[in-house]
Amino acid sequence: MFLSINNVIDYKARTEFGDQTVTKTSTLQDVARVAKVSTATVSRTLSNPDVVSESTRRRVAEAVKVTGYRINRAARNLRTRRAHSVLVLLPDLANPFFSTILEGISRNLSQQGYSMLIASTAQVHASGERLVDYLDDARADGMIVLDGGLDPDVVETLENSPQAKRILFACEWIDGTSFASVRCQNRQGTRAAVNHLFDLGHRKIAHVTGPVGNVLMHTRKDAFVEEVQKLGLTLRPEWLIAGDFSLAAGCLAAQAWIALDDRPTAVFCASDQLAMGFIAELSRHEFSVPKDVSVMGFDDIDLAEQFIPPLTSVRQDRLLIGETAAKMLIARIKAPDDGHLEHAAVLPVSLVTRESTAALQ
Amino acid sequence: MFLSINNVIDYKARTEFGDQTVTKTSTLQDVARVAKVSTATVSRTLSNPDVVSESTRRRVAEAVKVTGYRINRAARNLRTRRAHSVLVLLPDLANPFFSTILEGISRNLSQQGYSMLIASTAQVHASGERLVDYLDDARADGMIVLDGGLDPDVVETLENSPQAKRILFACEWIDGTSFASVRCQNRQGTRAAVNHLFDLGHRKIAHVTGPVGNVLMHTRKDAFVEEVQKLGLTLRPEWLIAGDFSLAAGCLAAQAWIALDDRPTAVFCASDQLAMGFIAELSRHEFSVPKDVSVMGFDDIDLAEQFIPPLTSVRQDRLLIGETAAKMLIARIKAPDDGHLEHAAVLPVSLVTRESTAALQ
DNA sequence: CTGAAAGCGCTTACAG
DNA sequence: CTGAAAGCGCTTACAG
Repeated sequence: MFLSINNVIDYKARTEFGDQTVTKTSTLQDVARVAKVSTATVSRTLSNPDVVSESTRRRVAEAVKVTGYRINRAARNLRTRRAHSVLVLLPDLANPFFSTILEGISRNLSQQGYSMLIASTAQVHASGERLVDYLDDARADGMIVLDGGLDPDVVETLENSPQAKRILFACEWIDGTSFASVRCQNRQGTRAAVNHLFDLGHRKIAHVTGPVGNVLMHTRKDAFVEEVQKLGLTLRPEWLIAGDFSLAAGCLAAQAWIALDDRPTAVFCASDQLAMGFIAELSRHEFSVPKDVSVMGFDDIDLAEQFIPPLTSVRQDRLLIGETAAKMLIARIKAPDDGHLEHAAVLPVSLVTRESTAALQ
Repeated sequence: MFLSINNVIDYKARTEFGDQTVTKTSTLQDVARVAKVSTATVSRTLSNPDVVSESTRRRVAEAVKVTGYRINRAARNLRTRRAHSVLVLLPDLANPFFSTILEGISRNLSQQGYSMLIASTAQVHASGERLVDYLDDARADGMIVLDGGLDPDVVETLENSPQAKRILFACEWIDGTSFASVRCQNRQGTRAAVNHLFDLGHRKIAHVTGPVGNVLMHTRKDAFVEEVQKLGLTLRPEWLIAGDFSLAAGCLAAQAWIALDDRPTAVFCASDQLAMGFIAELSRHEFSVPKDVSVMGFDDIDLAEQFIPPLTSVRQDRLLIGETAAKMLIARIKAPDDGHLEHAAVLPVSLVTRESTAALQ
């Protein structure tokens, strides 16, 4: 039987509207009619071809081609009680830090036949919806949360939900909760940073922190203090400069550094954006990096390499974080009661040495 | 009637599993039973409260609270033949240029009760799916495409689809097609850039272009050539330097500029990333911007302001682009045959003057 | 290996 | 203003 593309359109038009040339999407029914089998058989052929006979498979395949059949996902989702999609929750969509993580999540999800839904904490809040509704109303089967700063009552609702096992935190997490999570080696990264500066001869090292209350801020700050003390270095209170991961905070931190009587010769910033803002502001005040002060960041965002000077940083593999998060979450969605599910993954970081840090003169 | 949160759980448990303390999401049926009305009435009360009586409204509201009812979107989507979601297609998820646009799209969509699905061209391709399937299989009601570089056969499939009206291009577009689109004033922005450099006294102006084949690259390049000629300036062929919007291409372009005998005193780059790469590479070769050459970009990404030197650029309002795209698309989804639908929006740009450009010495 | 039938949870003419 | 009933397009025990 020879079938041109015209047959498809002719077929559809005839089936649904007699002579009118209006097309309508074919359904399983249409395929079944053409293949002369039941809809059950078509469904099986499509989702589990091994259980049907070779000849049935051929006829169904042919009928699918003739009718141009595409499965209706809304129908399948209703019947299987699965949305086949995952919600990724960001604190802020406009923050480029997350784009590579999204790429990793999306890659793994689409490979597994899941779609990726995106929302930001602020927007969900503003729309008056509850986060847990995404799970409760069958819009998403699970959730990857990239925001450790959720409101405590939102967190409580999520924890008490029967869906709690389908929620996974990535990058950030919330202490005292039992959600699954993926994160990087924040402590090890921080230690590597401090030791890198120490090895360059620096003995007065400052730290520009993330925002107060942020779990990464505290983890990195605590690790910083610990390591500096372990190395027997002096740490004056004003060498812990409060920031918030942003470029603007980096600028302010630079002003704080400039104002110090006894200036540290090296600064470890809790993010690359902080480090870039810090360096930018210094250069406006005629200070030069690394000549006057060594500065490094955390994350190794794409731009770090192109920055002037190229930025020394602690590299997080954001693609891997995303892929791991998706993989772990889908495993939980598929087998929520499997006792062997991985519950927390801690991914390696690496020190990337560039020109923004140098040996103490 | 006093109702504590415990009633909710008790209710659910009793209804579905007798004495067992297992919760199950309530359905319209459950609400109807509690409110002692039909499911039709519950449905109406929820979606169109004006048509039911005051007392019914109260009883249903009460029953919703008691049962903890959440609508099942898969069921509603199947019944209404609407996915209540929109697919946003990016060329590349890891590109931070798009994050603010996504923020704008998402804001408007969530306000209108739609979810945002995200995919990248490369991934859809890799997964063996067809783009049009997202529309055909009821996963999405429409599509915002941020990639003007789709394969011609993909474009043809989309154009010939009955769903073509539910596809909208943003930022980029494809010449010769009739898809709706949102874009910025690329020509005006380019003209403003050239005139800015001209007004600073520059007479030898180079242009680093985007990638060959890209519609923005050609639009901006053509506008550049036109304006330069209109101003009566010399334009040597080697002053049109081929790039591709990336940092790396900016570095290469800088090397090309350095190698010229007769170096232009100003360079208009087709993107901020190009300009940043250009400046970074120059500084590695001991050239200083704007002293040795004025450099400017296009887009005004967040980092432009923090760059060293702060970058002069043509500002696109990416939030507005996103919001406009979402608004136009949803209008089309809701009334596909309305003859008065806006078909193309061209949004204003503005010149942002910073320190990377200066008067010719 | 295959089919008849039930049902996922909604919405919406239709009738009253 | 309200209800009974049909049906959106699938999947999946169950029976053969």
